[in-house]
Amino acid sequence: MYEKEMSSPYDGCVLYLLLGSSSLTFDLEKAVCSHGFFMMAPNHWDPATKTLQRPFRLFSSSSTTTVVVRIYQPSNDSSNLHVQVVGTHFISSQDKQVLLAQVSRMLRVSEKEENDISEFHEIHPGAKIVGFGRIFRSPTLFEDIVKSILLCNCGWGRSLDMARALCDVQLELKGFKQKAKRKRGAAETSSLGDFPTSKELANVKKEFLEKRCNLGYRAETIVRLVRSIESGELHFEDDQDYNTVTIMLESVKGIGSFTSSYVLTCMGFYQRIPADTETIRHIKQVHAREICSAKTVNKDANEIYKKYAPFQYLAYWYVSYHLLIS
DNA sequence: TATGTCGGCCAGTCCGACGT
DNA sequence: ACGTCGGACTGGCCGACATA
Repeated sequence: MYEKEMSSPYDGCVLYLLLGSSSLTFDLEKAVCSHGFFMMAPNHWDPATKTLQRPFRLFSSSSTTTVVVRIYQPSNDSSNLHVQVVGTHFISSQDKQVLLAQVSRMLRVSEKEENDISEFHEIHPGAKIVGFGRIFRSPTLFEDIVKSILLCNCGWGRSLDMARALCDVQLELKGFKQKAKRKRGAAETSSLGDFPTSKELANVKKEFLEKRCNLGYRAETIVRLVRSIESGELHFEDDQDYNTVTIMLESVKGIGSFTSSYVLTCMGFYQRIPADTETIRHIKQVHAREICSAKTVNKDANEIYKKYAPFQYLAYWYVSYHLLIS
């Protein structure tokens, strides 16, 4: 990864994320608006300026600092994504790396992702034509896991509310911290908190999350997950293998096959389609399998999309997503 | 406010394959 | 024949939402 810094007198420094081999195909709007997670707090997409804004963490200092970042793709620079750190004029090289790594993760800018997309496009020419294949995700795997839990047993609107409430809680928790010890040169805080880390949630009680964030039974699942991570019992990394992650996720009570499949797609393992009632509708309508039910949905989805292996979910989501936005 | 419905998780049960 | 294992199935649970 390569980045350089340029001072901008009013808006803070601008970092450049070199797109490299992705520059031919990368389209920020498509990369962001490819998955509902882009609507979830603390993400904010401005369709008028085609800019993604959200808080990011800089982990290099002893206590984490949050900065607000605007990501855009100027038409006169196809080689770089512009990453503007609002209100901050100096960022250490270590923090730059941390920040750009998170942006790369969200937008799937990496050699590995690029290779996967090319491979998928070879077996799915339709996706290649419309530039589909880069599925938006979070800056951290933990955020993806928690957001996947928030998708269960409720409508989309409620999932959005719960994510926003968690960000509000993060701001409250951070507020207490900053009153106690304010670091010199700390970046401006945003009015919206960042998505909480497992460390920040470590001492939060289930009852508090339940009531404050209206998480319902999901509060207990998230607390269990956080405790397991913070005690060192579970450890999640992007470079872990499929089986290890599946076993760890499903060992957490409250996380079943749907949620674990969802997390795995975030990690880039697309072979297992997270099957819910929407998938049943999809298979009935699109593939005219009227007998599809909760019992058969996994088998049906596997049969229909196995020709796209190991990118079954991408092929499935290509159809679902285009139905959704049409 | 009461009731019905929805949707994913979970624990118990069933059943077939396999080994002894 | 019997015990074990694992996958499939089932009913209940939880919590929210829509409707009367």
